[in-house]
Amino acid sequence: MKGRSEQELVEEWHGLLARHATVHSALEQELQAEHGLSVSEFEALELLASSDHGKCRGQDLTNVVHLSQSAASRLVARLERGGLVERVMCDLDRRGIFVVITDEGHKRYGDAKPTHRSVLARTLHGED
Amino acid sequence: MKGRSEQELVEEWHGLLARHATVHSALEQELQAEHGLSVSEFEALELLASSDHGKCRGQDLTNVVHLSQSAASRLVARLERGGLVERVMCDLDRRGIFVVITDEGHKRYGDAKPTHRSVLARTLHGED
DNA sequence: GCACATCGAATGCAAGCGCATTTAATTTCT
DNA sequence: AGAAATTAAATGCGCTTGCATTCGATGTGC
Repeated sequence: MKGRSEQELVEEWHGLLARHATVHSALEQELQAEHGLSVSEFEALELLASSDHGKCRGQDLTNVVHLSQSAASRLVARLERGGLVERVMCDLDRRGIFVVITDEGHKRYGDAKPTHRSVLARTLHGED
Repeated sequence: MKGRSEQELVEEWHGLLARHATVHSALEQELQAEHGLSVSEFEALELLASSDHGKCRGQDLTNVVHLSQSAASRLVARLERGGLVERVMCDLDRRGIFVVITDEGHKRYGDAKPTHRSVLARTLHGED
C-alpha cells in the first residue's frame, strides 16, 4: 500500500472521479426528478433527520455537505424557503443558529430515502 | 460483495464523497494557486498531452472531464482564450472539431504535473 | 473594563454548471 | 435524390458555487 507508482496513483484517482461522477449524477437526476431535492439537500436532511431533536448547528451541516460555508448557508436558506427546515436562534451563542427539520422535511426525507438507497444499490457497484 | 446492507452502502457512499471532496478540493486549490488551472482544465490538458499529435475530438474531452457537453465546450473556450489549446475544423466531419494542445499548453501541463502527482500522493491515502 | 482578535453566519459578486435550444453538417430511409 | 432524423458543437438562461467581505456576538490580554 505504500510505494504506489505514479501511474497507479493516477489510475486510482481517475477511478474515484468516475465512480463519484456516476453515482452523484444518477442521484442528482433521480432525487431531483422524483422528490425535488438535490444531493446536498438530501444529505442535509439526512443529518437532521437522524440527529437528536432533528436539529443541529449550522457548522455541523457545513461539514457534512462538503460545501463552502457560504454555499451551506444558502443551502439552509433554500431548504427553509421550501419549508423543510427552520432556523432558530441559539441562546447560548447568539452568533450561531440551529437548523431544525420540520414535519414536512421529515416527510420529504422519508419519501426520498428509498430512491436514494436504490440508486446507491444500483450504481455503487459498477453495474452503472 | 453482493448482499450489502443498506447501512454499508450508505457508508461506502459517504466515504466516496469524503474522499472525492478531500482530493478534489486540494487539487483545485494547489493547481489554481500554482498554475492557474482548474482540475477539469488539467484533466483536459492531460488527455491532449498524452494523445497522438496532441489532438482529440471534442467529445473525447467531454467523456474525460465528467462535465456536460455545454460545460466541456466552454472549458475548451477557456483553454483557447488562455492560449493552451486551439480549435481546428475537422475535415472529415465538419460538424465536429479537433482540440489541439499548443506548445504553451504542453508547457503548462508539464509544469503542473508534478504538483498534481504530489497532491495525489499526499491526499489519496487518507493522511489528508 | 475595554480595546482587539476571533468566530458564526449572511451577502455581494464573478465564474462555472446543467438544461434546453439553436445551428449546421451528416446519416438514414424510402 | 430528397425529406426527416440524428449528431457535434455553441449559446441563452437561471441557479449554485467559492471567495472575499461584512456584521454582530464572543472571547482574550492587559
